[in-house]
Amino acid sequence: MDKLKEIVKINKALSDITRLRIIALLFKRKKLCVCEIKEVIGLSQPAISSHLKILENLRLIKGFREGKWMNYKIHEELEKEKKQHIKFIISLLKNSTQISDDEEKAKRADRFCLCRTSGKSKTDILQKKI
Amino acid sequence: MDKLKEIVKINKALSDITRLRIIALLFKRKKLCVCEIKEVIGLSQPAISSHLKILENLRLIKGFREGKWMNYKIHEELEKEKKQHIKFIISLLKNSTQISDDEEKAKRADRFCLCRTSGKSKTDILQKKI
DNA sequence: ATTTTACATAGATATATTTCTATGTTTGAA
DNA sequence: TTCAAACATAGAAATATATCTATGTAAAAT
Repeated sequence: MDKLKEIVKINKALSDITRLRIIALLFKRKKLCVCEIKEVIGLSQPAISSHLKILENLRLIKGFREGKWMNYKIHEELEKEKKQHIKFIISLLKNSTQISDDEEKAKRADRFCLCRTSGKSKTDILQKKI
Repeated sequence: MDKLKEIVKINKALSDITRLRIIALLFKRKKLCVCEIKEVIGLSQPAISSHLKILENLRLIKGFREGKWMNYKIHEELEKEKKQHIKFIISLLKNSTQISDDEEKAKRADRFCLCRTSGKSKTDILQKKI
């Protein structure tokens, strides 16, 4: 495939607000499970899984299982150019309040807290601003 | 608007193959009119105009009239981050044969040659590989 | 062994995007 | 002043994208 089409694919992946939020989260937090990401972003679980798959197919992130949890992280063998690209985009997002808010939420999004309960009460807490 | 949404908009603009080809062309050639771009890209004139408008609305490029020709160029007062962004993407496109081919075509795409004739014969020449 | 949890997949729907043809507008030429 | 060239805009059609609900699957808890 021509380089041009490759770049278009990467740019497409990085031109969705949800996927950028996920990338930024994983860049900060090293590892998050689907339910944690779902709670921070506030979309349905299938929507999150769908975005994760798109990013994984492009080898930007990588999933790995830990018991019943599927974790995702920035791909550890990220190609040089892709790493540069992600770092560049992340650097542009420094002043985004949305991204900052997400990071705050992620600090309070713990899988043991989120998943072993009935689920609803804790969820609501995360969606509130502090 | 949050920084995140701004970046998403820029990434969206840069995630279409035609727009990337146009950006790359203007980066090399400094100034091209719509008919020249149309001949290099090989899409309809309205399609080219549409893409140019998208790029212009984001202040990535700027149009200016010269007689009957509308020229477009990379915006001369490009914001710092946008300039960095474009330069970065262009640097990734170094090895694209499509982009190289476009540049070759652009060298042979001259508005006086293209526009003052019946149009068809010269057009065909441009679409051929050398 | 059965149930529950965490996640993936399928299918449907709404929206966005990209292209085309047809037509309007502006400029220069005849 | 009339015509043609260069471009913009409008509208339609095809395709792509993002989301949801419903359901399947794999692992752990009971």
